Amino acid sequence: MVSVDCIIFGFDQNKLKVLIGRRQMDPGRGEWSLYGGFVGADESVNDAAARTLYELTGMRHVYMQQVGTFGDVNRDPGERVISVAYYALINVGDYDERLMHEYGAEWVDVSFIPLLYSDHNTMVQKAIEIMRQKIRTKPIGFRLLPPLFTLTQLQHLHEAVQGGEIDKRNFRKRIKEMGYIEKTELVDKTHSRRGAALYRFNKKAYNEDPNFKL
Amino acid sequence: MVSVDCIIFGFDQNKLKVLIGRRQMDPGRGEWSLYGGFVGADESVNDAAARTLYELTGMRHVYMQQVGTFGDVNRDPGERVISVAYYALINVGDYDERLMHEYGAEWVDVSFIPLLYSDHNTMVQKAIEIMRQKIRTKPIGFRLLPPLFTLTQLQHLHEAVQGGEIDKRNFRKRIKEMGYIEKTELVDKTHSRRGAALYRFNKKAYNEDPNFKL
DNA sequence: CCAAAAGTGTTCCGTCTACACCCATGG
DNA sequence: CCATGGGTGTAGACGGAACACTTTTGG
Repeated sequence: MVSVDCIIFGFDQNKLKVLIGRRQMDPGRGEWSLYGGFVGADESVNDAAARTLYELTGMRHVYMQQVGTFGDVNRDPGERVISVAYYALINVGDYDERLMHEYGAEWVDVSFIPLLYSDHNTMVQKAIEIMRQKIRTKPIGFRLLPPLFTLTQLQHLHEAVQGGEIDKRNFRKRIKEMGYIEKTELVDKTHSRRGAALYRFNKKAYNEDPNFKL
Repeated sequence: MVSVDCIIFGFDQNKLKVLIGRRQMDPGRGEWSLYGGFVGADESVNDAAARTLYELTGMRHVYMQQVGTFGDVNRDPGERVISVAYYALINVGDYDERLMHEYGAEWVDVSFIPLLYSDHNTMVQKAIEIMRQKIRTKPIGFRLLPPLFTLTQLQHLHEAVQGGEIDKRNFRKRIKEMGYIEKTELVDKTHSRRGAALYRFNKKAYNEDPNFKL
């Protein structure tokens, strides 16, 4: 038996969060748990992860990466299951609240993760580590933000992921060097009187000269 | 069905090499292939990888790390198999030549890897990438060398892994800053008339102050 | 007019890079 | 005595970190 488990990251209230829920089956019914599912006979493991995420969130074409495979004999209290963990990055704004309530899913701050079923805490820790490394050198953070975002939002995101404050001027200097983070004419006035310029990540431009460093 | 496949790295003739062999079963009999095996019902996936490596090389307690899980439905021409790839770092001097011949194993330069069975080329490429990243910041390179080694050997190892030359003086300067790479009184005279000091990696000292950067 | 967030450059320091010559020895 | 690989320091360039004030505008 092979399963997949999803560590779904979101960014909300300037905090990095993970989506967890109460386990709906025995053993471990009612415990906090990641969302997972079994790999079907006719789907790839990657597809199984994408499908599991889709069933929970209704979202497709989400950025997902393998975290690792967890294969201890007794990791699952029930039968023997080998599980492949994936992390996913989603924009919380795209996530249908209805579905969220239907499954009883909840966002929890990565700094305060409760005890989870089986070895799920290990999976989450490893996912955070891997994602934290990757976000420094690959433009994946944008997946956690709306298509248009302010530099302050982007900075808060990186602060939340890395833990620790970032100097605003140094941060913006680095952004400016990355031509594919494009300033738009639009202004966001929801967070300040003055308003902040909205930026956009230009994937095409990035691919022509893929350097990212924050 | 879950299997493991091993990307076994060795360092020989100043080249980074991988151990491959001719596949002994159908389908694909006779093709170049990584060494692998199935995961038993009563062993963890990690243990299965260690066992597979042991069966081939007779070596235990070898450094092994997961590379990733390969789960496409049709990746294996025979039945459906999900495979977890691991890389291993061994000192070629510890490897029993008899066993090597028994299995028909061969070391091939990572720059000239032939076409391998199934998706094994992908696995090897990914393993190289991951290992290359890791060796820059974690003291894993020593696993590819004898317990006592010269700085020239260590430098050639890093050159082989990273591809490209390294300045000798800068390299040695960095080594000096890492107190846990200890000079011994012993001298290796097999590679030069003058003789080169032999060094040793002190794991205990490293753990007390684990910084590594090359 | 003031609170609250947005926006903007320069200096300093530490790190990395480039670079060339003497040493010890066996044959 | 010479060929071969072992061993050593310095100066300049570059990149990262520290740091404070002005701008805009809704209420």
